[in-house]
Parts: sequence; structure tokens; C-alpha cells
Amino acid sequence: MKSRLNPQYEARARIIKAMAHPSRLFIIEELQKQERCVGELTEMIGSDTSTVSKHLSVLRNAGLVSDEKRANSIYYTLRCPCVMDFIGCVEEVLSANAKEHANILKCCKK
Amino acid sequence: MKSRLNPQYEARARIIKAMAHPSRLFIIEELQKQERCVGELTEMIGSDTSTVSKHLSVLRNAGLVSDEKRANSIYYTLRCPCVMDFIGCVEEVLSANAKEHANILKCCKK
DNA sequence: CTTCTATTTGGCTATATGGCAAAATACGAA
DNA sequence: TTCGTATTTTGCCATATAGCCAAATAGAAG
Repeated sequence: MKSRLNPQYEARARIIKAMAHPSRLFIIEELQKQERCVGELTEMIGSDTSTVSKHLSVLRNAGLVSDEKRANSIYYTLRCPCVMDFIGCVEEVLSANAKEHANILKCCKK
Repeated sequence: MKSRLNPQYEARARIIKAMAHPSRLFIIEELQKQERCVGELTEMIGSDTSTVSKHLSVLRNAGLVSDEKRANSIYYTLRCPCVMDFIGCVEEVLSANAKEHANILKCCKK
């Protein structure tokens, strides 16, 4: 990490890094629809509760979600719904990749 | 990584992960303005050539940039400029965090 | 062919991350 | 207080990543 870049890039990278995991992307997408507690998310994702709890703390530390305790569960909410805008672009990259891959295959078949 | 999530989430996470590094964010931003070769980017970032080269290969493998050899340099281009849209939202998260942090400080001073 | 330049690759170390299981904590209810 | 449920924290291990240096490669230029 030795570079003379503006520290702003590190701040941005921290946020993006917090999103860079399949389960956390799922959580973000789910919380955009409605708030959820750890147990519900764990159930949907299908991995250990402690693992999901860690993912949530990563998202919380990045400021991407906020939590509120009600009854005996903690409900998580997406703080900046704009993060969902990412997905459209990511899908665009993925389909561009898929198209290119198809072209390479077609080319090699000849 | 043991979960029963749709593999689509992994594909998306791979793309986002490729962006989750300060130097790579800088490269993306710079390439959005104009194409650049490894030497130029290395100069701007201020780290080892091999390190920058590796960052570029991460971006290339993710399909975020493409490269073209001309003269005796390899020029990199941003493939999907929409990735720059991320930054606006990331900044929004950062300023929300800063605001919250300021509130906490104010609250504790009392 | 040889040299020079630009870039990539391999080897190495240090550090960070994900996942699971067990222990710890928080707190409402009995 | 004690019990039970929901969540977080901690310890451990395996794997992945960043960084630097040195060596390898690809071409252009001589």
C-alpha cells in the first residue's frame, strides 16, 4: 500500500471493499427491500450465524447499514439505498465480459 | 464462502472486489479521463512498476479495462465508464458517516 | 543478432479475510 | 434470580492479497 495517492482513495476503497463479498451483496440487496434481523438473514444465506454477524459488522463499520434493537432482535437497515445503483453497472460489465467470451469461443471454433 | 446463495452474487462480488483498492480506484478514475500506459500510471501512483502491473491485471481479469499495444507501450482503457457512477454514491456514504461522527462528538462534549 | 525499453511473472514475507465452533454478552420473560 | 433466545466476540486455521525485488519476456531500434 505504499503510494503517494490522496487518502481519499483509501476512504473510498474501504467502502467498496465492504461490499465486495457475495453474502454482503445479498444482504445489501435484501435490506433495500426491507429491514431484516440477523436470524432472518442467516436463514436466507444459509451459513453460520457468527459469520453473518461478522458480515453485518463489516457493513456497519463501513456505515452502509444501521441497526436498531426492537423486541429481542436487532433490525438492520440500508443507510444509503444508492448503493444499489452499483448493481446495474456491475451487470453491464458482466454481460460485456460474457459477450467477449462468446466471441473468443466463436473465433476459435473456425 | 459456504452459503446457498445464487452464484450471481459471486460474479458481482468479483467485479466489485477488483475495484476495492485505492490504487485501482485511482487507475479507474484516471482511465475514465484518458487512456494511459503502465509507466504513466506508475509515475502517478508512486509505487513499484510490478505492483501497478499487477493491479492492472486484476482490473483486466475482471473485465474492467482493456489493453492495446501501440509503439512500445501498452495502453489501458476503461471498458465500462459507468463504474465511475459508484464514486458519487460512495462519497454520499462517506459524508453521511462524517456527519454522524460529528454528531457523536457534539453529543459527548456536553 | 544485440541492446534498450516496457511490461509481466515468480518468489518471498507480512498482513488481512472468511468460516466455523465455542464462549460471552444482552436482555426479556418466568 | 434464573432461564431462554438473539446476537456478538474470540480463537483458530486456511486461504488470499499487497508489496517489493529479481528474473523473464516481448518488441522496437540499432
